[in-house]
Amino acid sequence: MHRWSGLFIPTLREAPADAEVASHKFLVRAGYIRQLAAGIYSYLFLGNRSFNKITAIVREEMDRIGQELYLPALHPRELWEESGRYALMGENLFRLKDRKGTDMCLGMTEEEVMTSIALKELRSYKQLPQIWYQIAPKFRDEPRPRSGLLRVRQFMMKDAYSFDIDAAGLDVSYRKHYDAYCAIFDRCGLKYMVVEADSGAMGGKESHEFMVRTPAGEDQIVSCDGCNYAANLEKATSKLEAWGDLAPEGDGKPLLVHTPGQKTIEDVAKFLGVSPKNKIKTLALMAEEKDEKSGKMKSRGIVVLMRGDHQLNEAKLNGAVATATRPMDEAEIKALFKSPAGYLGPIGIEWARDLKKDSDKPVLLVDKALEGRANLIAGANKEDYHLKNLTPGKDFHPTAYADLRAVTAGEACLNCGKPLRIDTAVEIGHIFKLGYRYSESMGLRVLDQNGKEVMPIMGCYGIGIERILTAAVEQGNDENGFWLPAAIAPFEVVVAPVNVKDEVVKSVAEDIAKRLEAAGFDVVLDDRDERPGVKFKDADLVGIPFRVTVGKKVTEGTVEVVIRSTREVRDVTIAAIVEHFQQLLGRRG
RNA sequence: CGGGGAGUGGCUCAGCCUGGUAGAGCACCUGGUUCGGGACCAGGGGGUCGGAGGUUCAAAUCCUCUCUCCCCGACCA
Repeated sequence: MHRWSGLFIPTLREAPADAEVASHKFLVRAGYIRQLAAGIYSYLFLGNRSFNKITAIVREEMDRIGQELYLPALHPRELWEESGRYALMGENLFRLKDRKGTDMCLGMTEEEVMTSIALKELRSYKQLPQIWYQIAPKFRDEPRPRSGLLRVRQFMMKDAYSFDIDAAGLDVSYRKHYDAYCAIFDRCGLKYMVVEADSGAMGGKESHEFMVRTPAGEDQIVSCDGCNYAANLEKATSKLEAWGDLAPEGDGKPLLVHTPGQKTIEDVAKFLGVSPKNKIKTLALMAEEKDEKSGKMKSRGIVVLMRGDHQLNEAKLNGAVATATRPMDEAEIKALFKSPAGYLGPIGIEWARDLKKDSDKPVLLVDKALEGRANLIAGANKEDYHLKNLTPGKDFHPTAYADLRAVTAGEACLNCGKPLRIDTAVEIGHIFKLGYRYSESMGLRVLDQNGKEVMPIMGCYGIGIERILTAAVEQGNDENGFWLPAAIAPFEVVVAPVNVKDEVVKSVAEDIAKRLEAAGFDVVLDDRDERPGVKFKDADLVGIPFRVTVGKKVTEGTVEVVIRSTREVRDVTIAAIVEHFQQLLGRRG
């Protein structure tokens, strides 16, 4: 039996000064974790115990659909060169040299290793499908680790990879993971939601994220209370309300208007007596991209037009141009537009006709909300002047139209028209149809029924183990501490004798703890010679969902059972304590 | 990488501006009194003040450099 007096549970009265979010404060105070360096944490007794319960659940559910492997974290550089990611990953990849000077790195994900095994071993369609997973540490040199366990540089991940003969097979593997993840998070007692996720630059591939709503999260999710629509903000769309175009003025050709000192959208709209919805917002950006032929880095202007009241969604933009962008500096703006910021517009510049072709010319991306609009107002590329009567496609020719608009809360759902909400959330799992990316780059092939070489299609699937714990703490805490769902708590029940010097109290507590343990409950007996207040405070702090208080009422044959989450207290007879918990936890001994 | 903040016993912090050789609360150890929501009394242990260099008779305090950590941003399979 676990006796608190002999355990290492270093609880703190005060949270460390550098902790901001609830889960960070409480996990440190409760003695679950200690920090070693930025984004690197040690798990102490309680933390590890909870951790083990989570991994056991993950393992059990994953074993239903796949096979567990264990792969090295230390990788040779060559492996990552093969997939092309050694350069791509940049500084997020931990790099080191061995004693011979050979370049190595620490795995931040294991597509390469898994694929290398597959390509060496898989020969025939008869060996497919395969689902391989592991629960193993991952290393990422994050630019900014933060929020305790929420974003760290070393963490435990359940990562799984599927190999199928065709897209229909991948659909099945994907679905299996979707269902397994739901089972895992259900069992962990999390209130989560599944959202459509950004499928990245390639597009067309399915991806879902499993999210837990919490203000501590780093992701924004858009969801609809009216239907089941839910998506990451990076991916979300909404229905636009119709907005009337202005009537053409004069002969309908672009018309120069004097707008002295009017630089912002709001100022110009007010000055001209129109709505920002009839205005074009011009965003000047630069993309640093690699020239296909010379291999040198070169920058290219990316100009984005949005409706005046809309905001750019950077993830969508990055997807559209398949590269990262940054705002143009003053000199770059001057060079392209020949005008100071505040009066920028699309007229008078030769735009690339195609994203791939004309790579020497700047790109003009126009948000879909402007497609089909007419007689808009934009900057004239001349200080103190704007242009009226601008119609996309007629007065200027976009390189491409794209959905670039950030959804804002309250906009109508595309499916059902009800207003959308936006919440912050933490991502606890992500499933992704990889397609042929690694099969292709690393040369994975098997023979099909006709003896012909085909590329297997892959999927990858990840769960952040510590994020399950973090999300659970964020989901259930108050000023005194937190409570975990019984399935992932370090102990299910703490038995707290109010005074261990009272022999009757002490022996009843011992007896109850023993009987609960014998019935299969995970119990810790707080046998410390401490005042009751200390024991109650600690019990409330450390995440154990149930407490049995053994005190004065033993003389009447009862003890108290306290439910941490609701603070509900109930007198239970000593004799019936095991049955009581069997009912509470829905379990038969 | 840009901006901001912080490093002083295990934890939370004061002292720094105005240099004079380190303090409080909690935690810990011993003894006693207590015992249903972080007790009280008495005694005690523990700190090269993140590091290096400089100024000075004298540096936690002033100056320079550096390391680390936190927050915002950029970034983020």
